[in-house]
Amino acid sequence: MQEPTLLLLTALADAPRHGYALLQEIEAISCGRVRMRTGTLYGALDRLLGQGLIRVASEEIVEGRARRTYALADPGRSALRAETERLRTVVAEAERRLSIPRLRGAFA
Amino acid sequence: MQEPTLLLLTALADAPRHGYALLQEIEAISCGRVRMRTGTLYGALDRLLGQGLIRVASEEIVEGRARRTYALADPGRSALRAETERLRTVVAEAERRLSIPRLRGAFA
DNA sequence: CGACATATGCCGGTCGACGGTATATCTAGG
DNA sequence: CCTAGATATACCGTCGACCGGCATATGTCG
Repeated sequence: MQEPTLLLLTALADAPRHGYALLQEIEAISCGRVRMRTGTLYGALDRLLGQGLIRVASEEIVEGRARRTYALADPGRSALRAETERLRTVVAEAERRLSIPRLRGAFA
Repeated sequence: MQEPTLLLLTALADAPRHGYALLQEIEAISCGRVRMRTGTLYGALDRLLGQGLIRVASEEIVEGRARRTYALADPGRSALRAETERLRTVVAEAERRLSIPRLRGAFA
């Protein structure tokens, strides 16, 4: 799973949201660092729907515009949980190694 | 940065290693879950060399075989530090949201 | 002698992300 | 009235990273 996907699932973890709201939510989660393009967003949304990780929560017409709201499906919730656990392990290991004074001399 | 790259930089964070040793180290870091293919490894190694994130620490002939040892370069160390920090933030946010009882009724 | 571990490296395919673009409505400003 | 900007959805071509498979070479163990 890549970061845009991780960010998307995270943005849906507490409440269902529609496309445009997801773009803003992701910008907030990443502290303004990630501005996802609509191409990335709707492509990922289609893919995640196909994989069953998310589902369409509602489709309404708001002020003449279609608004589709997406929600995290149970498999998506499990996938997000598994992914965060895996990442936490790797991140902890990386930080542990970064804090160790690296070997010198014979090698480097 | 994708996971194979993250794993590679992590595997080089405490000591320089050669290609085959990296495959084993990555398997260890991921608790046996990730068995990186040599195609992924050497492709990534070339790319990371080109990006200056790693460097060749030594090139020797060991028992008739060439053995190239790679080390984490300073930009790679910074990149790894930045990446782990970013990931830690996102993971924390994802876990926080996963622990919140999600909204129901009006939305879902 | 054959199988296996060690060890490096190339190549083609695939998949996800990216940037750009098109479309449509509502609101605010000039 | 017209334009600019925010809201909102969607397609498309490209590109880069990863993947599986393959080739190569040597030392060791049975």
